Amino acid sequence: MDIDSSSLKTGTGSEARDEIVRAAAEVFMEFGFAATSIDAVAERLGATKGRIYHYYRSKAELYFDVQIAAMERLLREIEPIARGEGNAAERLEAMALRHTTILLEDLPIQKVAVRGLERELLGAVAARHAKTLRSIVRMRDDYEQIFAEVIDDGIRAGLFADLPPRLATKPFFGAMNWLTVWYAPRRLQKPEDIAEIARTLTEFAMRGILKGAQP
Amino acid sequence: MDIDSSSLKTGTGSEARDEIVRAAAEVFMEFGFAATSIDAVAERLGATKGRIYHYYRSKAELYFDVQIAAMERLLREIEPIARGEGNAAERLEAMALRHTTILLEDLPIQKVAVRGLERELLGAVAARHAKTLRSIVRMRDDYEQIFAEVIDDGIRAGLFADLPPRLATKPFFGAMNWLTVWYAPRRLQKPEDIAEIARTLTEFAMRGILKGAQP
DNA sequence: TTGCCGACATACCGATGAGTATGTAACCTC
DNA sequence: GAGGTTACATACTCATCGGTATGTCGGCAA
Repeated sequence: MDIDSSSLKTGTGSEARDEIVRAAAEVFMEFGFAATSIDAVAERLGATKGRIYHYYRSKAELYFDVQIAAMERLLREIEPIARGEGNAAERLEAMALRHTTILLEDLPIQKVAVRGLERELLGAVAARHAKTLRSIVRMRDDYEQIFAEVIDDGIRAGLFADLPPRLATKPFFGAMNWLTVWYAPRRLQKPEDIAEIARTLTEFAMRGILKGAQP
Repeated sequence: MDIDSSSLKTGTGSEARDEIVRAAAEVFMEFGFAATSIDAVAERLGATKGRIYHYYRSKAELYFDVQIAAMERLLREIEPIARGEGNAAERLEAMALRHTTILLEDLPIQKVAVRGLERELLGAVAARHAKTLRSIVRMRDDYEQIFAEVIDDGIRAGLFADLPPRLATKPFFGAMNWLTVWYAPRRLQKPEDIAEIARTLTEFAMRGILKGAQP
């Protein structure tokens, strides 16, 4: 009867759903979940509600799909680096650089994901979407865990400042993810500008966690 | 006829307004501006809409008052430190420690302020509240400027890593302000826990900006 | 004591927007 | 080429919520 009861992009309408997700991400990024109307998303698509509700059963489901798309990309790109070669500091730096670059490149989707599951959702529609919700929270936890493990490696190797790994992860992400708050892409953004921002944030985060050389 | 056309807490009803602001901050923190209903704020107060609309003319005005309360406290406490004694590194560290501590102590109000003027507002009610809006943006800029100047001092004194000051400010705030995303106060939160978090974040941010000793 | 006013509560209105029901044109299949 | 299905658009319903209009009650001044 319908496309797919889950939010997975299986088969039918996969590219149509992708286009909807991208448009939705732009509007969600701009106004947040609550203040975004489905009509507004449809207008950005040059279409009407009908198109969206043909592929998604609710606004929440669409929102979840944005989050999933974001987390899938991050996990897919960062995990191999974490499991790759190099010592903890080298791997962590490569992960951070890739992470910030993805945020900057894929801003709408990533910004929505970084903002996170706004509390309004957890309380409101938690029951109906409990399974999807858990899987998203799971992905976020997994992602943080990847960083936490590398950081833990580095601490035990004596490379990083001696902090509780879980707590050290927070400002590390903070230094990077904060860009979703202050960064506004300019028309004619040059790729090297993005690269410079990514490099600066990565260096800051790495200095924050590396063991100081002053004895 | 009415209390005060501006959002200033002048004279009449000052403490009543304060109580409303605190309750509003809690609900805004939880649900964001758009998803927060005035009825919900009233319920948290154990009152009805009537009480709120007696002191505030709109939901936006109430929201602005939360932001103003937050920025006033930050400016009031941090500026003296910036203008105090000590070299740039010492002053910046004291500022950061105070900043994070205030965020943790005053979480609801500060979290709303850190989240910032959500874009939905700027577009929607910008015209009616243009003056208030400008003054809030002004306070935020001033606050960031205080940090930027100390950071600039430190860079020129050769204490800090050689970065564009405006760009260096971003991850510095990021490492600290990110706590508003991940930190959830626990029942029976001990003051020393707050102090440890504040110290850890401050140390991270300072290491991030201090010139590395490795030649 | 009377009359006014501040401090709310209650009752109501109108707009917005999520979700649904229904139409409909193209396309695919046999 | 008839019947079904996909991919939408259109039209409508209904609940929520911001804001307002009005009522009420206690205190305070004359």
